[in-house]
Amino acid sequence: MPRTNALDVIDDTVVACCSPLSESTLSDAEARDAASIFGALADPVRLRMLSLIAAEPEVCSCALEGPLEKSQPTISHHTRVLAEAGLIEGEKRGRWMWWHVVPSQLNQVARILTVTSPHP
Amino acid sequence: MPRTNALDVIDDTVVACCSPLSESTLSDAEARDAASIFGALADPVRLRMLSLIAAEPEVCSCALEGPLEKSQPTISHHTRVLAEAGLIEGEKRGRWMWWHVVPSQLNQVARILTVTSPHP
DNA sequence: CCTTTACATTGATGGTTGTCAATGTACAAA
DNA sequence: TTTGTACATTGACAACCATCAATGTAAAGG
Repeated sequence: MPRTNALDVIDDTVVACCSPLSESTLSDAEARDAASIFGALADPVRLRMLSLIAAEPEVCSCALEGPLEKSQPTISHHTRVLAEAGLIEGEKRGRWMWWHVVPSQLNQVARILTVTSPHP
Repeated sequence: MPRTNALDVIDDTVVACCSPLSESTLSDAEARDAASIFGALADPVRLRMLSLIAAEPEVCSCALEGPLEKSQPTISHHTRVLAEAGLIEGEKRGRWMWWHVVPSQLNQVARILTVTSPHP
């Protein structure tokens, strides 16, 4: 049975899954996948966007332009990056796109940063 | 008494400190500081480097060039980025630079990703 | 002193990314 | 069908970043 480690790719979506940083050395592929998720988090506009979405059950794209003070194409770009990282999911209802966070993905990403055994 | 939120800057070092994403909307400054830390994590070489350092009590810079297959200036660049993000700390002893992870910082960064109340 | 070793810094280069104007698409109301 | 709205896509530009060769610095051994 193959070891599953740090990150898997399921259905074309990158999904963080397992081992903390210190548990075993990250492979090239694992590191690339994890880095792309952290890359999605490495932008102030996307962090505030994620914060806005996490504060409600669902948020419409149209409700993000105002607080974030960015153009509509820029908002669309950032929601796409967060969604491709598996951090949010969206559903189109009528003319509106409704976004919600994916808590399991956030928790799994957080888990990567866990340091199991503090060294003396 | 000033609210302390998500991130503080202490002694010229950015230090994540408090509130999870969904607790309150991130300010511009908080988002910028947090994004810079995630930026340090958004590189596969740095993630593998962090993983190597976290696996031991201390690791010499000279022990990183081999596994990471990068030039010495590149290794030096990446250790600097991780250190400026507060994720590792270094000490020079003799000719060698010894690095160790900062578990508290890793945990605080992980805490930012925490989603407190899962929405229905 | 001189040489060697471990690491930092500089400068240059190619690749990536955030931003927005312009345009395209899909849906709903009139 | 025509108009308006919400969002996606494209294309272009500027800013940023990873990488390494060359060079600098500092410490240890001779």
